[in-house]
Amino acid sequence: MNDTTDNIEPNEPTEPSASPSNKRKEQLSRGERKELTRNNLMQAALHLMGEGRSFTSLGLREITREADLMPNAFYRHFRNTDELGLALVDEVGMSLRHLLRQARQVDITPNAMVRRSVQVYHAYVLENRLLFLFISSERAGGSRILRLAIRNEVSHFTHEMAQDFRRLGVYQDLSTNSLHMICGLIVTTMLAAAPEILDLPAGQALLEAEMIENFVQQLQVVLLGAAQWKEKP
Amino acid sequence: MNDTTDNIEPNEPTEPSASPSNKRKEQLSRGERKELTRNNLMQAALHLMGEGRSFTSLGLREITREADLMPNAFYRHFRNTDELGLALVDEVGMSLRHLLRQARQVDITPNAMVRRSVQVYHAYVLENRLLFLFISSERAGGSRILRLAIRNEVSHFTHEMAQDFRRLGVYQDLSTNSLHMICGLIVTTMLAAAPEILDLPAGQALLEAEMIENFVQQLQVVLLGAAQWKEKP
DNA sequence: CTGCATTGTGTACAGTCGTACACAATGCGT
DNA sequence: ACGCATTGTGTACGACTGTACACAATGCAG
Repeated sequence: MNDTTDNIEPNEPTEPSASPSNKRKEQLSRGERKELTRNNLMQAALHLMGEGRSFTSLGLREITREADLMPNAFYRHFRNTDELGLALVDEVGMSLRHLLRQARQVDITPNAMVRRSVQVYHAYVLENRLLFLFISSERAGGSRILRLAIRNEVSHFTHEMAQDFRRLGVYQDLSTNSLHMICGLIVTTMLAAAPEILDLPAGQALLEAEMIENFVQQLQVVLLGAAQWKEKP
Repeated sequence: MNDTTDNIEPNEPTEPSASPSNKRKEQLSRGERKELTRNNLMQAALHLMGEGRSFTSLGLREITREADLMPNAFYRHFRNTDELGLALVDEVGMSLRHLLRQARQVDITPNAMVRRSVQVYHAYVLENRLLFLFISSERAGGSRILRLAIRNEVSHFTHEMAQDFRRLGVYQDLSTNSLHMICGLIVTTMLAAAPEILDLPAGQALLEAEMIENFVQQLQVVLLGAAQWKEKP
């Protein structure tokens, strides 16, 4: 009902990208958009895992549907679903490093430290629920390539933890090998706890407290053993 | 070309089931035959896992094909693939109990016992490769029902191990709770070792020895810690 | 011995899967 | 400013999936 047929959009700003909440597809460089949908695919896969599906059993179509893309678009970012898995493993790596950095800055009272670290870890697992779901289930199952990649990432993690122990000056009289062995034990215990944390129905405060207490005690036993550990001559 | 058209089979035994290596479909009762093909289905699933497939991703058709049956026959034995999984979990339970019985009769020299037990365990995992492949991968991944069933079986296992420790008189001054907590730690460590054992390419004697040595040391650390463990008042 | 329930076959169907090819839109280097 | 490489769409195909129904063989109970 306008008097002029031209200029259909009267509110068009004179300067492009002037409005901050711009509806114009949020002005992004090509590479940025690509990285974005690539991330969408990864998040879609994670989200599907959150609904009980296991990554290995996810289909290419299922993932693209969740990410609101046509199936073909998948190939613009990954060759396989396995390759998408590897990208997720990278994200896991970042996440684990972040966790370590977060746990590092913790007061050093050998006994209370464990309790505190467990709390940090527990919160962290719940925060990054989907990623830990992914590691836990694919660390032992599914495709061999993914399994090895994850195990590699976990190995990095133990290594860094050992370095941190060295830096903090705890267990100074342990050989590097022994320290690494012990960190491996700790990491194993941590990772084994993750699925139990994730499977616990939220709101079961009592069961949760029990589980955490058990977890704390197990780590304390390990540290106790580590303190007593003697290198074989 | 025979002179008599009757009695085509001249070697037919006068007594039925007289020949031990009888070709007559090995004379079996109905129930026995059913149990047999049911087992065939389970073994088929395990065998497919041996070729790198994960149980969760196995299809009903795939399994029946491997077991040399028509797809429909599956339903005569299981409602789902999940139900077949649960049957496998039962087998896992039997297997774990067997392992415990096998490890139980072991000379009690606290330190050498660990080494011996690890050898027994290592051999046992390799012997029952497919079952441990199954537990390892489904313990954290796949369907929730399977996961919980396996965790339940593992819990039984820990419990029995704790009872054995009590019976053997080791760690007498630990409370039942603490003993259970420590057995949980041991079992966690054992199960975490299984995938690494299974993924190691056969014939890598050196790597294998390293891995086992690491495994032994980890258990020794745990036992050392357990010996030092004090109940909280 | 007869008849029925059990066990497995054969065939069929709708749905999903991975992938291929042709094509539209478009940011970006030249 | 043009043209090309990139990113995503639309459609299609053959293979595979889980499940349904009708039917054959047969051990076993009455």
